[in-house]
Amino acid sequence: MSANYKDTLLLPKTDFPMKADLVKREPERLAKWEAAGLYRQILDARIGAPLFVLHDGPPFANGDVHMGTALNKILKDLVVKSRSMLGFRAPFVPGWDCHGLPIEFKVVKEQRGLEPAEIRRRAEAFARKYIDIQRGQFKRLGVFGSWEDPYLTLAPGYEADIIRAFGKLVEKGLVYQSKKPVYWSTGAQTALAEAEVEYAPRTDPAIYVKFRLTPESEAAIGRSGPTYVVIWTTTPWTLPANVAVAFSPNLNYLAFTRNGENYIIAQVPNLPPELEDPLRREPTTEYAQVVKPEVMASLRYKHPFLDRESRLIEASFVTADTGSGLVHVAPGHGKDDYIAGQANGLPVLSPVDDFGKFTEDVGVPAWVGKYVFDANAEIVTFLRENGSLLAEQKYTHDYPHCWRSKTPIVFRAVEQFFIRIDAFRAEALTAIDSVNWIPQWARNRIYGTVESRPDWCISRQRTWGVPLPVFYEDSGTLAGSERTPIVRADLAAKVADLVENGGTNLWFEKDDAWWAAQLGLPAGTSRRNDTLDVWIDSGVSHQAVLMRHPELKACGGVADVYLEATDQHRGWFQSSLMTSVALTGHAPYKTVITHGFVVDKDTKKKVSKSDQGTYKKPMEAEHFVGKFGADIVRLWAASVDFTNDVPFSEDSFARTSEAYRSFRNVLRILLANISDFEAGRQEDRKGGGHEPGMSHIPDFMASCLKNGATTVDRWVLSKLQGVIATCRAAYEAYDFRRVFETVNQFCTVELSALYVDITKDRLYCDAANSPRRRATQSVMHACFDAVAKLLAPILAYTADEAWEFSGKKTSVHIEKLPEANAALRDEALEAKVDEWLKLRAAIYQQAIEPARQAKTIAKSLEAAITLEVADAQHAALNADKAELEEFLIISELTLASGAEPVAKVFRSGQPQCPRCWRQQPLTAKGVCTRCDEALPA
RNA sequence: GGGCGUGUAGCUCAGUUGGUUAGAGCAUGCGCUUGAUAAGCGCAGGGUCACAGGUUCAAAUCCUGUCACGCCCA
Repeated sequence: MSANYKDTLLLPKTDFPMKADLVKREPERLAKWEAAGLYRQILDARIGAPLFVLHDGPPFANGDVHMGTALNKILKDLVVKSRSMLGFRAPFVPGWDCHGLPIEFKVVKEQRGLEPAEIRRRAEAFARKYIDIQRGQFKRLGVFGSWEDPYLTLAPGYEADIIRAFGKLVEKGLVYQSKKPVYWSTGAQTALAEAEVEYAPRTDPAIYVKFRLTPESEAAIGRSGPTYVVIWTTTPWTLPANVAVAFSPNLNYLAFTRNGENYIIAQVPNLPPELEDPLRREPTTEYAQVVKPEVMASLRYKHPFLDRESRLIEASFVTADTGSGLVHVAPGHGKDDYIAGQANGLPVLSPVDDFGKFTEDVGVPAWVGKYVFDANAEIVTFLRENGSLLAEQKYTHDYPHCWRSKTPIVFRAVEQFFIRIDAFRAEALTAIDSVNWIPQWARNRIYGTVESRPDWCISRQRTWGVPLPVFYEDSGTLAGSERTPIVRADLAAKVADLVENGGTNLWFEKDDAWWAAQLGLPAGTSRRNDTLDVWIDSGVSHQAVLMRHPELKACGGVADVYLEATDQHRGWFQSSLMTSVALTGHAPYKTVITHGFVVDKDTKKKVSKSDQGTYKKPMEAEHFVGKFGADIVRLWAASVDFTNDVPFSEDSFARTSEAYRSFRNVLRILLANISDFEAGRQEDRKGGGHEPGMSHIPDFMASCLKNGATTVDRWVLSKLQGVIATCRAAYEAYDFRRVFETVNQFCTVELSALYVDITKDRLYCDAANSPRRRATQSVMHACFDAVAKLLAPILAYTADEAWEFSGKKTSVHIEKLPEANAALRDEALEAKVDEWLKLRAAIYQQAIEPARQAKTIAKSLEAAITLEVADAQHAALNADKAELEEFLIISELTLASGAEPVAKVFRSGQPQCPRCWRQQPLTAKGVCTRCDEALPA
């Protein structure tokens, strides 16, 4: 019999599948979007709307998209999609950073001995290959943008703008030339990057050398006899370039006497026997005295074999681990030395040629032309003979070698070009404070780095990059590196115009004569193959993209948002800021959003590309998209606190899938419960006498609510307004996690556990057109509409799918987010329902659950409840008795007197209606009154 | 070593200006339902708020230090 009644019910009905099958369905939807040109449709729907530009920081075009890159791109997409749905015209022009060492290195490794032009051809092919791969993977993640027309830093137009930017910097007098040490391969006669250096064990002489103080300094120490500072070095060949001795502010320095000579040395472990004994004495004995830091800083000494006087400087890189605690400083031959030299105004000497041989500048004629590593032994002998050598040891250490020629590296100063930061540092700092930094501490971070950063070295001795548009005068026999550079803004502009059409390959394919002729320079003018630092490439995108791209240029070179990982404070955020301030005087962005790195959930260690060798777990976005679907990856990105490190594991996605399921099922049950709503609306219109124009939902909804809404309907509708308001504000604040939490809470608690559960009875059992059924459907319609739209930026595929199943012909992504309707908010009602929820909790805890456990009842609908509450509450509760029974999903509620709410189950005397299962008096048909009316006559 | 950060239940997160037994969703356990069913509902367990000091009548919340982790620099 009951089966017959089941056929009379209005059960939920929808074709929207419960099983998501994202891995299979998402690509189909993606294809559909592409065919329809959805990205273009969205922009077209916002013609005339205010522009919102999120400027894409270009990822490097090598390798697959890993989770860190995926997180970054998804966050950008969340911004773009939500701003679009907030009513902005939000184009997204993706870009790629194409030049640079990693690609060049890879190409050169594959085949050696290639000409620069060929290296560049292969590097471009390599970059383009990965652009295609990454483009496909980004699109698959559901990221919308002009994927068929991205910006590439290798595009001739972009390259031309890089050169133009350089020209403007020259024009403003910000570019200068100076020497700086680089890793230099004497085997390959070329500068190397850190990545091209391999470390291998090598044994060098480690020598202790005494440097005699000047008479004034000896007097300052005040001991009779000559006084020396004792340095330690493993590179004797750098001694000709010595211009200072560094001491540490954290070490204790002693002067002691031995064999009639005084030595200054730090109290350090591991001294050779020759120097050890005296230091074992107490510093207070007559043999030793402490030399205070301020005295140390005042000392001057004579170079051990050159006619030069230098001084002691304080430097934090000096340690006690090795040596004497006094470090010989040669700014032309070491990175630390160079930095210390810059800080102390020391000259940069580097008397070594391309082949690692001493030049005439070495100052000792016998050594000129000697390979420096061969000269080591000779220098040691020389020092021993002139009495400067105190001790000599063999020292085995990991020493950098050229990856290609396997020769030991030398640090060698070569001419480089720099941008003078001090000329606009103050302006840059001011610009920083004009920007909205999210999170706020990012402001301090970039401020600190800009405040203390040294001048920007913008030249590189590389091949895969944009050439430095500098020429050199014809100076007869002078070597290229010694010729006078011609650095002119007008020349850069002309080079840029040539590059605009021909690309920078021209620089590597045409010869000096061609270039001289093109630029009207004297014959004999030459070029070098220096390139610009790749941070200039991406750093001028505000000129090359924001000022030029037809979709973006209305922003005037100032993006609304830059959004990158935290490492970009010293990277793109800063390179963009510095170039923009130097060129235009202002920052290129209004808001900068930083996100953390993806870290392993279990170890909290970071998961990055460079760990690929040791990190065995999968981390390519493709792996997770292929296993869980893009919407799960997107939901994960939206559910974490991206301002911090983002925990990540295969496991996280399994959990995210659970949250996804609850969203999907809620959308599904809402759709299923309103499947006959449109039809009902038609009937209602006919019978209800609405104006013909009142066909849109809010009016219809209003009429339904007026006719049939119960407390719970108004309550959900009120709650929904709060959800909408919270989510809109959260999207505006880029707080996607709050959107996730808010909608999740609403779907699981308010909708699934309460509203949908409570209203099943009326939706399934009432007559199709009963006012309260229609009221509930109109509320569910509003909920579906809002939830689908609010989730659309996050669940790009699923929200669109649900939207389609609701009968819409266009994509949800063209829609605008719903707006909260203040008239539908009812705080008093929310407070009242909160009280009901407390009663509900008490009743379930005290009565229904124990009865279930005791098998007295099965489902709550079988329960009749006696509730003891204070007499004062009886009137109010009695007035709502029918609604409360429905709200509690029970058959009968009886009130009794009591101090605290106490609930008891009792057996109802009423029979169970076989149709709706409530315990109610039955009619002649054998069903309850309501079901009697709902059944067809 | 320096700068900027982070550290609340198994997981992801809330915790307003310091103030009642620290909350939610998911996961887990035990049940119910089989008219959302590769679904749904109920109840329950689970946290010395990284650690150690301090300020206060009162601290997850303020101060100091330690540890761990991240980014950048050295």
